[in-house]
Amino acid sequence: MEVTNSVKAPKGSREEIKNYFSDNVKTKHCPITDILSRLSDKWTIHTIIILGKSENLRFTEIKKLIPGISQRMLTVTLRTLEEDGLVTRTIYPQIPPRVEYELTPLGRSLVGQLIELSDWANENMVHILRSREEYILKKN
Amino acid sequence: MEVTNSVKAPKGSREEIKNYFSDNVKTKHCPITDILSRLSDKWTIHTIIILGKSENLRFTEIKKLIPGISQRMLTVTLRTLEEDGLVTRTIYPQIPPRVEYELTPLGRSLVGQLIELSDWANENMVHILRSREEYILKKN
DNA sequence: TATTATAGTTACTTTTAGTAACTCAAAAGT
DNA sequence: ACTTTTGAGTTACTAAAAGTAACTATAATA
Repeated sequence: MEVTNSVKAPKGSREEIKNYFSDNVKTKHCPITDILSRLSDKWTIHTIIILGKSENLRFTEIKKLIPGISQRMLTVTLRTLEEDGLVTRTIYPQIPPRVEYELTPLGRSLVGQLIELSDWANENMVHILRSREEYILKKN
Repeated sequence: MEVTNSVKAPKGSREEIKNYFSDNVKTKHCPITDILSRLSDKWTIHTIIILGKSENLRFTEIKKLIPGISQRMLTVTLRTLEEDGLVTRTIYPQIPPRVEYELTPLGRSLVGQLIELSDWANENMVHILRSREEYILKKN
């Protein structure tokens, strides 16, 4: 069995770049792509952040806090978060039903990352928006 | 003109959460959602990271370094990055054409964030994958 | 008996991502 | 002279994902 990946290669070398891709793309399990793709829809990050600001919230409370989200989209979002172990879902068997959502420790550890990225996004959004405008002008 | 957003509210209070959403969701310009949605397709992050590892690269060099990417997808990815001001595109008017891509300072400042998030993703992927398996079992 | 509340589903439409095959213009091979 | 190669794309299409609107269940309440 030949080991070719993750071998130390000179920094910035073509070999080092190739190793990155052997490790990430070719093995077909690139965690960052996987995770970012889960975070980057229209509602997931908002949901994590509001859950991060509270201990626990009920379905309808969350829904009221996210203007514009539909019931289906909130369900889908929360289920995906639960599936990934970022959120717990606790059902109290009452009628009308009562379901509480809460971030897991794993979920809470991600909130920090999201806030950092959020800061970067907020700081640089102006440049990005200006860049997009210039790009449109350049095309015409 | 009434100012209701970004006013200091007690930490963890419902009011604080509402402010977050007034500022981000309702104003219809949430930078983090915007930016993450640009990053989270199948190729963008990889492209940024390999550009981060080099000074500059030609179209075909990048293509060779990302196994499986099609020409169209690489074009789309690079154009979006250019549009957002994360990458510069320099055309040398020759035949056959020669086009070089390079991260801008803005792009380079993002690479750091991506590596941090990448670390988090790598560290926690195991838990997430296990969680997904458990979730499937729970459903059956 | 009709209405409200909570937490969803189901069936559908729109949008986005991705693929495969084609283009252009010059240079080099045969 | 004609065919092939090269680099950097387009075009036209298909598959997949995201999102919407309308419906459901069950008990309590008016």
